[in-house]
Amino acid sequence: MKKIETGMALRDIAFKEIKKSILNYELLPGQAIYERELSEKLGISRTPVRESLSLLEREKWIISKPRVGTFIKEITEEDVIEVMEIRMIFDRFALEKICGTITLEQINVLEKYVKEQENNRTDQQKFIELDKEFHAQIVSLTKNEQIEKWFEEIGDKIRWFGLKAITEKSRIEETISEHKEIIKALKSQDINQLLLASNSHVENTKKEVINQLRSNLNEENN
Amino acid sequence: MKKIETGMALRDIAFKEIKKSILNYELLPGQAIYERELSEKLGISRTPVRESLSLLEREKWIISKPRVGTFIKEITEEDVIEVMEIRMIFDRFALEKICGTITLEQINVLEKYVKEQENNRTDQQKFIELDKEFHAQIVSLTKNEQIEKWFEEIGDKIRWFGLKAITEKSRIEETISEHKEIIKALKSQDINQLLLASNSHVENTKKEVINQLRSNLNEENN
DNA sequence: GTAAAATCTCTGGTATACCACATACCACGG
DNA sequence: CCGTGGTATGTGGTATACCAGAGATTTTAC
Repeated sequence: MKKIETGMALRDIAFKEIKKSILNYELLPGQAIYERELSEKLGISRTPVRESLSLLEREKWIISKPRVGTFIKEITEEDVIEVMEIRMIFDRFALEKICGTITLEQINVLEKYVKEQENNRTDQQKFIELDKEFHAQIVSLTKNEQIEKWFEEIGDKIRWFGLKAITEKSRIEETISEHKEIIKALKSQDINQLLLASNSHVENTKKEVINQLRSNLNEENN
Repeated sequence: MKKIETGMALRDIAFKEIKKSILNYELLPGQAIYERELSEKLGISRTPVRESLSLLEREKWIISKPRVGTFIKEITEEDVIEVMEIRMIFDRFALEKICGTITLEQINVLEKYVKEQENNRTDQQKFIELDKEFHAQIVSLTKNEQIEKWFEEIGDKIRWFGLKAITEKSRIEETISEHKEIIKALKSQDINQLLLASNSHVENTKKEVINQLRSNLNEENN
């Protein structure tokens, strides 16, 4: 039995739940989902479920084929490249914007995230969550709500793409040290070093996710 | 009587129509809109209309207050600044990405847009449309569909914000010459000049829109 | 006369019944 | 045996009836 969040529209509950299922790979890429089934499972009628599906389709988590079915989006290499490109743009924008103005207090917050990551080297789920928050924190300093919102969308996508990519020991240590590089550059307000650090961080993540994606595809074909 | 586009879901028709009404200022910022009224006016039942409203709310064209009403979003200076900031990011990204690789043929397409603008100095609506397409064309060359999509969203917002800002003769001539600057820099593949041209173009547009917004606000208060 | 309380009316929120079409299957004819 | 067309079934698409809460209005108690 689940506590129903009061005051929250059923549409938004459905949205959250379905998205969570996708992120957790309870609903698998390519799988068909059916409105009636979802309604029943969630205990919500089709109307709000449909509304949530409209939104999920807009964010490209699912694809609807009229009168055939709705399908969880498949992850393609092109998607990963697109998303990583966007992430790089937003990261870079944020870092450039805050480089000269970030306060020590704000840097401390970032350091706290990295420390937490160091304490959660083995908890993959938690580690990725912290990674997302680290970058979200940086973006939030830009005070651009629209970008913050889009960045969160992107962040969830990356989490989705890369859930299994980060398991490898090496990538965990790399992530930590790359985050430290970014913090270091922020402290010294060295914009060039900052952009370099950010670039290689995203570039490395991208490579790892794509590698993971490819090996998954190979497994499927065997 | 209006021709119904066959094969298009009513949800999407409603979305398009309502958005158009907002963009045309048939529905005014701050105004309340009611689902039943919209349904009746569009000849569509509430269900697909509601679905379209979900999407419009996500794109921040409207704001829904549960059990009170739905309202056309008011335009604030913060919104304009945010949107212009995003536009600058995307523009810059696109120009950097294509600067070295753009073909003469692609540049010709851009020049065609500018020529058309010169021929439509007096048709404000058309002029703005061409402006949007000019920039959309540049962004489309990046082959990043997500950014293309978001850029279109942003483009509509700018059109909405600035519909009246561009009427002034000076801004029309400036826009044309700024576009020519961008083309010139693209031709010589001079990235620095390109970014300068892009920056000042967006910066100038922003100033004009904000000025217009302020004078509108003043009018309302009188 | 005033303030509090009941109610009335409008809204968006939700559930449900029905519709049109895409698809798969099966019967029938060649 | 194969192909073709009808038909059954299940999907998303749509319309509609009902619900609950917010806010204005009226009533009522003092």
